[in-house]
Amino acid sequence: MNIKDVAKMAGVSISTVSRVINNTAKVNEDTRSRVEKVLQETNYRPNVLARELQQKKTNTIGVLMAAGDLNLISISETLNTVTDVLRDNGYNMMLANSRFSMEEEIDIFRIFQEKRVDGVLFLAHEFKEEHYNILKNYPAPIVLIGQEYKRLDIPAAIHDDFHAARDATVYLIEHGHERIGYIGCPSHDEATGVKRKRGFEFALESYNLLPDPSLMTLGDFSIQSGYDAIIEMLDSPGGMPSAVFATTDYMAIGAIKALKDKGYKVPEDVSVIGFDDVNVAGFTDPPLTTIRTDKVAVGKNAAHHLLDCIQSGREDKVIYTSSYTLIERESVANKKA
Amino acid sequence: MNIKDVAKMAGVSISTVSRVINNTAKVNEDTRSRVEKVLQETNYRPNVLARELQQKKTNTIGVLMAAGDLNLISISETLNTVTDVLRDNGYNMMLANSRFSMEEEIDIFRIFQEKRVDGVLFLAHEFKEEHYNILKNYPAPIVLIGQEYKRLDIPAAIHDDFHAARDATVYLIEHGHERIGYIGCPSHDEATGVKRKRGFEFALESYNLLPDPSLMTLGDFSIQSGYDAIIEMLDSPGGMPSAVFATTDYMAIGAIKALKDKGYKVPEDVSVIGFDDVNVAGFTDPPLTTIRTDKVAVGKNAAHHLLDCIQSGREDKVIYTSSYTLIERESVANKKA
DNA sequence: ATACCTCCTGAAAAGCTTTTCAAATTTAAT
DNA sequence: ATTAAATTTGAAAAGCTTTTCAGGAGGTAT
Repeated sequence: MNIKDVAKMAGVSISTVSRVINNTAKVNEDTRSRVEKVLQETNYRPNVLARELQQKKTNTIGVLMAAGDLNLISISETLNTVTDVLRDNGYNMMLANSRFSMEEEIDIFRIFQEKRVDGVLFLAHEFKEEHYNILKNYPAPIVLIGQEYKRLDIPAAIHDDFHAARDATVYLIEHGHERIGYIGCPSHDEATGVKRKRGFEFALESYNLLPDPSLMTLGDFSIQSGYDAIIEMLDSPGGMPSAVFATTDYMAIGAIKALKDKGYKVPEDVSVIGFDDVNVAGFTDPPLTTIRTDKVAVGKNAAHHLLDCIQSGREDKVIYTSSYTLIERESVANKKA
Repeated sequence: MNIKDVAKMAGVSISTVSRVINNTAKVNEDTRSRVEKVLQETNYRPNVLARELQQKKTNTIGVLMAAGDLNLISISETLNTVTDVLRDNGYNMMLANSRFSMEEEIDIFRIFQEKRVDGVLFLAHEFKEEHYNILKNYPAPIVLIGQEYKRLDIPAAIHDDFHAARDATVYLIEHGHERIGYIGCPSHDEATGVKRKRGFEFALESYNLLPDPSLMTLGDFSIQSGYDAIIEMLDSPGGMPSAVFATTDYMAIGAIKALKDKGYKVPEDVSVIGFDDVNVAGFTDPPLTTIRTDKVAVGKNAAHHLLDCIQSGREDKVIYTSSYTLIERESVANKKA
């Protein structure tokens, strides 16, 4: 069943059928209703492939995530928002996950291009040389989520990692903590990981404090890595810190478990602050003090900007930075009181 | 840049170019290398839309989730597995989330059909009359994930909800618990929710125990709803239960928090068992005893079966039921000891 | 020398739309 | 009644592939 069949059944030309389907030009009320009747009866669905081929537009956005466990990077909210914005504007979403594999990533970009996706949303993990070439030459607009890529000035919607990390650290310092442990997350180039670290260090410097290298650990987003980080700190020559900044809530949860296992009370002995405000953060024991990032805003900014680029034909190199809030719960003790 | 341009540049016909691109017939070594050179130089990418239009095959699978917060239903692992299987077999994935809206769902099925998706993976929440019509007439194979739909005998990959719930309950009973609270999840038709409930009730009956209606609560997957369920049980005329079966780990986490807030020790005063084995389950306080479901198996079964249906042209009505394991941690006390 | 094969290549059709352009018809205006 | 304008419709092109079919070139066997 194609448009030709419908045309024949309605006794009109295919142009006319096309016109009533897409409401793209005036057609006589009589013929219109006749065509619509056939449309109904046959339950005809236009072949979108042919349309897209003709119009050189697919109304599809490719979303490429470089992520492992989707739960751990708390991307769900952003992704949901993106889906909503796209759908509200008549766009579909083609989702792919590279699982950190460079070959996969190249392949996915190739497929997006072959499928003639109208634009790409890219949740990058790390930028390598191959990315430079791909992104530079990609024939459709791209918007980054969560990371920026200064080398190519690609538009992005990101969190204010530097200031958020700084504020989290200042919060600890203002609560009387001076010896502070750090659990970092993977960092490359100008990635979130290094921004958070700089924010942490900046805060320390502002208060004339020196980071203890034996307290600077690195996690991989997993809960276990937060646990392991604490175990590592156990060996610090200066002893355990009085507070720990985990750059991810899940790592904070791992850290809290490790602290308890090793006989430390949280927050009495060691305070912990997280980052993200995942949905369990309010239900841990103790409830986790953390930075709440505005994941909805990031999703909205990214999706809207991409659609703008597509519709306007211009590619404005904008970086949208979303706000954050420090959520005070009970995992940080006030040593000044 | 299209195949015609490449043909002109290489001094051959488009048929020949097509042949070297797809390696679909013998072509002289000389001409082949000549074409390949042009292919390289121009970085030509075939327009897949045209190909798909021609071949009546899109190599794309539509994945429709009826879900709210993706984190809460712990679908990430299954989704990742599905992605992998599809990619390994040369298929792409078009993802959509209906957010429980019936209109959205109808719309998404329409779009999948218009986009000529080769098959559909459907993570349904609830089946309504509209589903019956859509699913009955859908022109491509569909495989359900997580739910079965007996009315139409659609193939599905599911968890063994009944037996898992029964075993969880038996575990509690065997540990000396007789007064057991239940935190259910939304249930319709033959949904997971009712299966788990039946498993729970079946176990009770087997031991000649009667479920206390004032201890049968209903959650909505959210952590808070697990919390609220415990608050509800506080009013039970028979007093608090000695154990609670939460049909979702996240609800279990909410329940544990509520119990602690109300002064109950877990597991000394009240034991809690969960369902899912989410990634924080091993890091809660106390670590959560729960049912680990095989999410990878479900993803694999569903994806493989769908591809089988597509490739064979047959639509076998198979129900794949995946295994589960009871993970013993520390949230259940043994009252018999 | 003829017939027959194999190998390789190109022309053209098919897949299904949308859109442009021109023609036909109707309506309005003078 | 005639011309101009507006309305409605259809034919055909364009969008880009893949695939079928047929033909030409070269080789081999009889």
